[in-house]
Amino acid sequence: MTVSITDDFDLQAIADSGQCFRWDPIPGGMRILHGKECLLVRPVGKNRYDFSCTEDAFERIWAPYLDLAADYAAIRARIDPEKDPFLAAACAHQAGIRILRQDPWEMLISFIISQNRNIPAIRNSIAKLCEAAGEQRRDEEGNTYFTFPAPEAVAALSGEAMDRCRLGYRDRYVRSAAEKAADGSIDFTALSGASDEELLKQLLAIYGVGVKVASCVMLFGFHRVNAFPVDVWIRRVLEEHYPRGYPREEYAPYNGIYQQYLFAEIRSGRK
DNA sequence: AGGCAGGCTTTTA
DNA sequence: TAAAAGCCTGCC
Repeated sequence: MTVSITDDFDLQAIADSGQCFRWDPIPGGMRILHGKECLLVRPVGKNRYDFSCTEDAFERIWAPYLDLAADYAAIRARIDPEKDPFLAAACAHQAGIRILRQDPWEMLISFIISQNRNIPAIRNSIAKLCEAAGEQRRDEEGNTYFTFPAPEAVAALSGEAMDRCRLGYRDRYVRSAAEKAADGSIDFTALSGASDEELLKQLLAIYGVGVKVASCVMLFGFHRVNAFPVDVWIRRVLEEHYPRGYPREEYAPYNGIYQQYLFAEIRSGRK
Protein backbone atom coordinates (compact mmCIF):
# COMPACT_ATOMS: atom_id res chain seq x y z
CA MET A 1 0.00 0.00 0.00
CA THR A 2 1.04 3.62 -0.47
CA VAL A 3 1.30 5.80 2.61
CA SER A 4 1.48 9.56 2.80
CA ILE A 5 3.63 10.96 5.61
CA THR A 6 3.95 14.71 5.77
CA ASP A 7 5.61 15.02 9.19
CA ASP A 8 9.30 14.29 9.83
CA PHE A 9 10.22 10.86 8.47
CA ASP A 10 13.73 10.02 7.34
CA LEU A 11 14.39 6.29 7.14
CA GLN A 12 18.16 6.64 7.20
CA ALA A 13 18.12 9.12 10.08
CA ILE A 14 15.99 6.76 12.16
CA ALA A 15 18.12 3.74 11.24
CA ASP A 16 21.25 5.63 12.31
CA SER A 17 19.75 7.03 15.50
CA GLY A 18 20.82 4.17 17.76
CA GLN A 19 17.30 3.34 18.98
CA CYS A 20 16.75 0.36 16.67
CA PHE A 21 19.19 -2.37 15.70
CA ARG A 22 17.20 -4.36 13.15
CA TRP A 23 16.69 -1.84 10.34
CA ASP A 24 18.62 -2.81 7.22
CA PRO A 25 18.98 -1.02 3.89
CA ILE A 26 17.45 -2.82 0.89
CA PRO A 27 17.49 -1.68 -2.73
CA GLY A 28 15.49 1.54 -2.79
CA GLY A 29 14.47 1.50 0.84
CA MET A 30 14.63 -0.17 4.23
CA ARG A 31 13.68 -3.47 5.81
CA ILE A 32 12.32 -2.99 9.30
CA LEU A 33 12.15 -5.83 11.80
CA HIS A 34 10.04 -5.33 14.91
CA GLY A 35 9.33 -8.23 17.25
CA LYS A 36 8.02 -10.96 14.95
CA GLU A 37 7.02 -8.50 12.25
CA CYS A 38 8.74 -7.37 9.07
CA LEU A 39 8.05 -4.37 6.86
CA LEU A 40 9.64 -3.23 3.61
CA VAL A 41 9.46 0.54 3.05
CA ARG A 42 10.43 2.43 -0.07
CA PRO A 43 10.05 6.15 -0.79
CA VAL A 44 8.06 6.62 -4.02
CA GLY A 45 7.66 10.38 -4.27
CA LYS A 46 7.36 13.48 -2.15
CA ASN A 47 6.05 12.43 1.25
CA ARG A 48 4.89 9.11 -0.18
CA TYR A 49 6.06 5.60 0.65
CA ASP A 50 5.37 2.08 -0.46
CA PHE A 51 4.71 -0.18 2.54
CA SER A 52 4.72 -3.96 2.05
CA CYS A 53 1.76 -4.46 4.39
CA THR A 54 -2.00 -4.51 4.35
CA GLU A 55 -4.04 -1.53 5.49
CA ASP A 56 -5.05 -3.52 8.52
CA ALA A 57 -1.43 -4.21 9.51
CA PHE A 58 -0.58 -0.57 8.86
CA GLU A 59 -3.27 0.67 11.22
CA ARG A 60 -2.70 -2.01 13.83
CA ILE A 61 1.10 -2.35 13.83
CA TRP A 62 3.10 0.05 11.72
CA ALA A 63 1.44 3.42 12.23
CA PRO A 64 1.74 3.04 16.01
CA TYR A 65 5.29 1.65 15.74
CA LEU A 66 6.39 4.64 13.68
CA ASP A 67 4.52 6.98 16.06
CA LEU A 68 2.81 8.57 13.08
CA ALA A 69 0.17 10.27 15.23
CA ALA A 70 2.78 12.57 16.77
CA ASP A 71 3.88 15.90 15.31
CA TYR A 72 7.66 15.99 15.47
CA ALA A 73 7.94 19.19 13.45
CA ALA A 74 5.95 20.94 16.15
CA ILE A 75 8.15 19.48 18.87
CA ARG A 76 11.26 20.73 17.06
CA ALA A 77 9.67 24.13 16.61
CA ARG A 78 9.44 24.62 20.36
CA ILE A 79 13.17 25.26 20.55
CA ASP A 80 14.20 28.90 20.38
CA PRO A 81 17.45 29.32 18.41
CA GLU A 82 18.20 32.47 20.39
CA LYS A 83 18.06 30.66 23.72
CA ASP A 84 19.52 27.29 22.71
CA PRO A 85 21.36 27.54 19.41
CA PHE A 86 23.00 24.13 19.70
CA LEU A 87 19.76 22.21 20.20
CA ALA A 88 17.98 24.30 17.57
CA ALA A 89 20.72 23.46 15.09
CA ALA A 90 20.57 19.81 16.08
CA CYS A 91 16.80 19.77 15.47
CA ALA A 92 17.29 21.36 12.06
CA HIS A 93 20.16 19.13 10.96
CA GLN A 94 18.66 15.92 12.34
CA ALA A 95 15.02 16.48 11.38
CA GLY A 96 13.46 13.21 10.25
CA ILE A 97 14.05 11.27 13.43
CA ARG A 98 11.05 9.83 15.25
CA ILE A 99 10.92 7.87 18.50
CA LEU A 100 9.66 4.41 17.58
CA ARG A 101 7.19 2.57 19.80
CA GLN A 102 9.21 -0.61 20.09
CA ASP A 103 8.59 -3.75 22.07
CA PRO A 104 9.62 -3.45 25.76
CA TRP A 105 11.09 -6.95 25.91
CA GLU A 106 13.10 -6.44 22.72
CA MET A 107 14.36 -3.11 24.04
CA LEU A 108 15.31 -4.52 27.42
CA ILE A 109 17.47 -7.21 25.86
CA SER A 110 18.83 -4.92 23.15
CA PHE A 111 20.01 -2.28 25.62
CA ILE A 112 21.41 -4.80 28.08
CA ILE A 113 23.46 -6.04 25.13
CA SER A 114 24.40 -2.47 24.18
CA GLN A 115 26.42 -1.68 27.28
CA ASN A 116 30.07 -0.88 26.69
CA ARG A 117 29.83 -1.61 22.96
CA ASN A 118 29.50 0.29 19.71
CA ILE A 119 26.51 0.04 17.40
CA PRO A 120 27.88 -2.45 14.82
CA ALA A 121 28.80 -4.83 17.64
CA ILE A 122 25.34 -4.46 19.19
CA ARG A 123 23.62 -5.21 15.89
CA ASN A 124 25.82 -8.25 15.41
CA SER A 125 24.94 -9.75 18.79
CA ILE A 126 21.22 -9.08 18.38
CA ALA A 127 21.19 -10.63 14.92
CA LYS A 128 22.94 -13.73 16.27
CA LEU A 129 20.49 -13.97 19.17
CA CYS A 130 17.59 -13.83 16.73
CA GLU A 131 19.16 -16.51 14.57
CA ALA A 132 19.80 -18.69 17.60
CA ALA A 133 16.40 -18.40 19.27
CA GLY A 134 14.01 -16.63 16.87
CA GLU A 135 11.85 -18.11 14.15
CA GLN A 136 12.99 -18.10 10.55
CA ARG A 137 10.50 -16.42 8.23
CA ARG A 138 10.36 -14.89 4.78
CA ASP A 139 9.54 -11.30 3.94
CA GLU A 140 7.23 -10.18 1.12
CA GLU A 141 10.04 -10.61 -1.39
CA GLY A 142 11.07 -14.08 -0.27
CA ASN A 143 14.15 -13.08 1.70
CA THR A 144 14.60 -14.76 5.04
CA TYR A 145 14.63 -12.99 8.36
CA PHE A 146 14.51 -14.03 11.99
CA THR A 147 11.95 -12.85 14.52
CA PHE A 148 13.05 -11.45 17.85
CA PRO A 149 12.90 -14.46 20.18
CA ALA A 150 10.36 -14.80 22.98
CA PRO A 151 11.70 -14.81 26.55
CA GLU A 152 11.11 -18.57 26.82
CA ALA A 153 13.22 -19.21 23.74
CA VAL A 154 16.13 -17.15 25.08
CA ALA A 155 15.87 -18.78 28.50
CA ALA A 156 16.02 -22.20 26.83
CA LEU A 157 19.26 -21.52 24.94
CA SER A 158 22.22 -23.71 25.84
CA GLY A 159 25.39 -22.10 27.13
CA GLU A 160 27.11 -22.91 23.87
CA ALA A 161 24.35 -21.33 21.79
CA MET A 162 24.51 -18.27 24.03
CA ASP A 163 28.29 -18.08 23.60
CA ARG A 164 27.85 -17.90 19.84
CA CYS A 165 25.89 -14.66 20.29
CA ARG A 166 29.10 -12.98 21.49
CA LEU A 167 27.45 -11.39 24.49
CA GLY A 168 30.57 -11.52 26.66
CA TYR A 169 29.94 -10.85 30.33
CA ARG A 170 26.41 -9.68 29.46
CA ASP A 171 25.26 -13.25 28.81
CA ARG A 172 24.22 -13.78 32.43
CA TYR A 173 22.23 -10.53 32.36
CA VAL A 174 20.41 -11.64 29.22
CA ARG A 175 19.71 -15.07 30.64
CA SER A 176 18.46 -13.70 33.94
CA ALA A 177 16.17 -11.18 32.22
CA ALA A 178 14.82 -13.89 29.92
CA GLU A 179 14.07 -16.21 32.84
CA LYS A 180 12.31 -13.45 34.76
CA ALA A 181 10.31 -12.34 31.73
CA ALA A 182 9.36 -15.96 31.02
CA ASP A 183 8.18 -16.70 34.57
CA GLY A 184 6.32 -13.41 34.86
CA SER A 185 8.45 -11.75 37.54
CA ILE A 186 9.16 -9.13 34.92
CA ASP A 187 5.66 -8.19 33.72
CA PHE A 188 5.80 -5.77 30.81
CA THR A 189 2.06 -5.19 30.79
CA ALA A 190 2.09 -4.19 34.44
CA LEU A 191 5.17 -2.02 33.95
CA SER A 192 3.52 -0.14 31.10
CA GLY A 193 0.96 1.16 33.60
CA ALA A 194 3.53 2.40 36.12
CA SER A 195 4.56 6.02 36.61
CA ASP A 196 7.91 7.07 35.14
CA GLU A 197 9.44 7.05 38.60
CA GLU A 198 8.12 3.59 39.47
CA LEU A 199 9.07 2.20 36.06
CA LEU A 200 12.64 3.42 36.48
CA LYS A 201 12.85 1.82 39.90
CA GLN A 202 11.53 -1.50 38.60
CA LEU A 203 13.91 -1.52 35.64
CA LEU A 204 16.91 -0.74 37.86
CA ALA A 205 16.06 -3.82 39.91
CA ILE A 206 16.79 -6.03 36.88
CA TYR A 207 20.24 -7.63 36.94
CA GLY A 208 22.54 -5.87 34.48
CA VAL A 209 20.38 -2.76 34.15
CA GLY A 210 21.77 0.57 35.34
CA VAL A 211 20.52 4.10 34.88
CA LYS A 212 21.62 4.42 31.25
CA VAL A 213 20.06 1.16 30.07
CA ALA A 214 16.90 1.77 32.11
CA SER A 215 16.50 5.21 30.53
CA CYS A 216 16.83 3.75 27.05
CA VAL A 217 14.28 1.03 27.78
CA MET A 218 11.90 3.67 29.14
CA LEU A 219 12.31 5.90 26.11
CA PHE A 220 12.35 3.32 23.34
CA GLY A 221 10.39 0.43 24.84
CA PHE A 222 7.77 2.24 26.91
CA HIS A 223 7.65 5.47 24.92
CA ARG A 224 8.33 7.58 28.00
CA VAL A 225 9.47 10.50 25.90
CA ASN A 226 10.67 12.51 28.88
CA ALA A 227 13.33 9.92 29.78
CA PHE A 228 16.80 11.34 29.11
CA PRO A 229 19.51 8.71 28.60
CA VAL A 230 22.98 10.04 29.36
CA ASP A 231 25.74 8.08 27.66
CA VAL A 232 29.30 9.02 26.78
CA TRP A 233 28.11 11.06 23.79
CA ILE A 234 25.46 13.02 25.64
CA ARG A 235 27.92 13.56 28.47
CA ARG A 236 30.20 15.16 25.91
CA VAL A 237 27.37 17.38 24.63
CA LEU A 238 26.56 18.55 28.15
CA GLU A 239 30.20 19.27 28.96
CA GLU A 240 31.06 21.02 25.70
CA HIS A 241 27.84 22.91 24.98
CA TYR A 242 26.04 23.33 28.31
CA PRO A 243 28.72 24.14 30.88
CA ARG A 244 26.18 26.18 32.83
CA GLY A 245 23.62 23.36 32.90
CA TYR A 246 21.02 21.89 30.59
CA PRO A 247 17.38 23.06 30.93
CA ARG A 248 15.65 19.74 31.50
CA GLU A 249 12.64 21.32 33.21
CA GLU A 250 12.03 23.63 30.29
CA TYR A 251 12.07 20.78 27.77
CA ALA A 252 9.67 18.50 29.64
CA PRO A 253 7.80 16.41 28.67
CA TYR A 254 9.95 15.86 25.57
CA ASN A 255 13.45 15.51 26.99
CA GLY A 256 13.92 12.12 25.36
CA ILE A 257 13.04 13.42 21.92
CA TYR A 258 15.46 16.33 22.18
CA GLN A 259 18.07 13.92 23.50
CA GLN A 260 17.83 12.04 20.21
CA TYR A 261 18.57 15.16 18.19
CA LEU A 262 21.54 15.96 20.45
CA PHE A 263 22.82 12.39 20.18
CA ALA A 264 22.55 12.34 16.39
CA GLU A 265 24.15 15.77 16.14
CA ILE A 266 27.23 14.98 18.21
CA ARG A 267 27.68 11.62 16.50
CA SER A 268 27.38 13.22 13.08
CA GLY A 269 30.66 14.98 13.75
CA ARG A 270 29.17 18.47 13.71
CA LYS A 271 30.30 20.59 16.60
C1' DA B 1 24.92 5.03 53.75
C1' DG B 2 26.86 6.13 49.43
C1' DG B 3 30.96 6.95 46.44
C1' DC B 4 34.73 5.07 43.87
C1' DA B 5 38.19 1.97 41.56
C1' DG B 6 38.74 -2.03 39.01
C1' DG B 7 37.19 -5.70 36.14
C1' DC B 8 34.67 -7.46 32.49
C1' DT B 9 34.02 -9.97 26.73
C1' DT B 10 34.25 -8.69 22.23
C1' DT B 11 34.34 -5.78 18.25
C1' DT B 12 35.55 -1.75 15.83
C1' DA B 13 38.44 1.93 14.15
C1' DT C 1 45.89 0.17 21.23
C1' DA C 2 41.88 2.66 22.77
C1' DA C 3 37.26 3.21 22.83
C1' DA C 4 32.68 1.58 22.61
C1' DA C 5 24.28 4.28 23.92
C1' DG C 6 27.89 0.59 31.27
C1' DC C 7 27.14 -2.35 35.21
C1' DC C 8 28.57 -5.22 39.13
C1' DT C 9 31.38 -6.13 42.99
C1' DG C 10 34.24 -5.10 46.70
C1' DC C 11 36.25 -1.72 49.51
C1' DC C 12 36.23 2.39 52.15
